[in-house]
Amino acid sequence: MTTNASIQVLDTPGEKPLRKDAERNRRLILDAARELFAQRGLGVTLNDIAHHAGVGVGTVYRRFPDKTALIESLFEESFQEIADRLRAAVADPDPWHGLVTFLDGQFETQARDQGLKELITATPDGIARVSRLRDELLPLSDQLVARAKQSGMLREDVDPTDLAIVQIMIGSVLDAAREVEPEAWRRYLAIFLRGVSARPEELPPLPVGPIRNDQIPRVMTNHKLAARGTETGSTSRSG
Amino acid sequence: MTTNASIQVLDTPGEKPLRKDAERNRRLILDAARELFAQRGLGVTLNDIAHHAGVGVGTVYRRFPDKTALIESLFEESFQEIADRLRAAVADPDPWHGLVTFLDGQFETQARDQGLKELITATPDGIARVSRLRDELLPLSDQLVARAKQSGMLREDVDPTDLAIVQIMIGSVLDAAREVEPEAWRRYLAIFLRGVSARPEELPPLPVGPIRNDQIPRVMTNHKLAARGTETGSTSRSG
DNA sequence: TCCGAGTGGATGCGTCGTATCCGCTTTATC
DNA sequence: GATAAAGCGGATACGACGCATCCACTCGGA
Repeated sequence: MTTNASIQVLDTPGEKPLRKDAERNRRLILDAARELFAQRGLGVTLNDIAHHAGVGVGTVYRRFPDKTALIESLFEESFQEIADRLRAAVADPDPWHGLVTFLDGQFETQARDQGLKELITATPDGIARVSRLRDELLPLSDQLVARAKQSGMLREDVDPTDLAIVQIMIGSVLDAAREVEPEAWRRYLAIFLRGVSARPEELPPLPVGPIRNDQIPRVMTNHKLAARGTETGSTSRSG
Repeated sequence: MTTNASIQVLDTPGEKPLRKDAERNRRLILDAARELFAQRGLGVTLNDIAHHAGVGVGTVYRRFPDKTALIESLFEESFQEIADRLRAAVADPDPWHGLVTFLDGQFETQARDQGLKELITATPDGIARVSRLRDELLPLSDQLVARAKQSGMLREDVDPTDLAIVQIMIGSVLDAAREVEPEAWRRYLAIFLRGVSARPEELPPLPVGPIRNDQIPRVMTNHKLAARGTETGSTSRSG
């Protein structure tokens, strides 16, 4: 049967043959969304995305019922990457190295993709898939931690949930320092690793220097951007 | 010039004798504001505050030109506390103990007062006084760090700015875990301290256990609350 | 050529927070 | 107790912002 047989549209289960221009626009939208989510986080509006894709808002809504749908279809892949990275870490012959590599990769990804970072550390509203996946990964991180302890490099008092919390901690640094010193998170991850290592003296020196004194105000101000309801300003009425 | 030149602190203006009921209301507003800011952060609206104080919004605006003014007049005192705590830490005969005590007190305060936490870690818009005070404190934290290094308990690669960043990191944990495990921050502060200590083996064990596995989702969801623009939901129009 | 799938973006709707306005109440004073 | 001014309250305007729709149109494909 040589039916249409075209390459099935990425996500869609081969139901509807999309018109040529429609398919092209769908791609444009997906690309624009990926880029904007990565750059500015999940807060971007569908209007932003439409405009950036060079299409009208209506076109976006025609394809995706709402932002959630768009997000879900976009990040499926990214989550697979994370799962893969975690599996690789568990399989690493050197458990400590596996752990460190996992965290490193994790934050490199989060540094690159703001939207993904938000999905990982913030579990926006309804996105069920995210929490489901997290549940799926928990047993793996249990293993990762257990193996690292066994190797004697990780302290006994460390818990797998600490790996979740460290994502919040380092994630916040990442956000705050993003524009000033995008690599700063490495320093604080290293400090954390020292703090959980049973043999900190064997660890390499801190990979990056401290944030410069005069940049602290900017870091703090940027941090604000991630805080909600902190606005103190006025709306400036007429006149 | 020797014009009156009184102290002009917002709280005690030697200018206008406020009418009895007005003065009482001013107090009510200040009290309500203090409480709400502490509980829910700087995001509370002046309407909230007015209502909570049992007065009308108009009354609030009559006394305070805008939210910023209210905030500034409220937190003056809190900032003095912080400065005092830092000075005490620098004066501590045991520099490491001083450092630890300072951080501990710092986060205990932040745990208690959400609004203050936001002021410290987020520098909202215009509040000049905040950044001015931070500049004032920086030299002190330089000393704090220098002395701790000298004592041999703090690693040489630690920088005073790391004390600012740790506030962001621990602050984010504090926020995320506030409702689930309000003391969790102590654990992560302890890990951080191990990471910067030259003799981690001399430190006490982690003060609190890990966050329970099944609470992680809630922690993550709460963390969301502090994130801006993460909303994915709909506005649900008429049906 | 023709027609329906596809388009775009102006627009309606909802929400939220700030700040004002003005008829009414309370206080201070005589 | 009378009276003016200070003070009050809260409904409401105003602006912003984001979501989602609607509909006159364009364009792809048979």
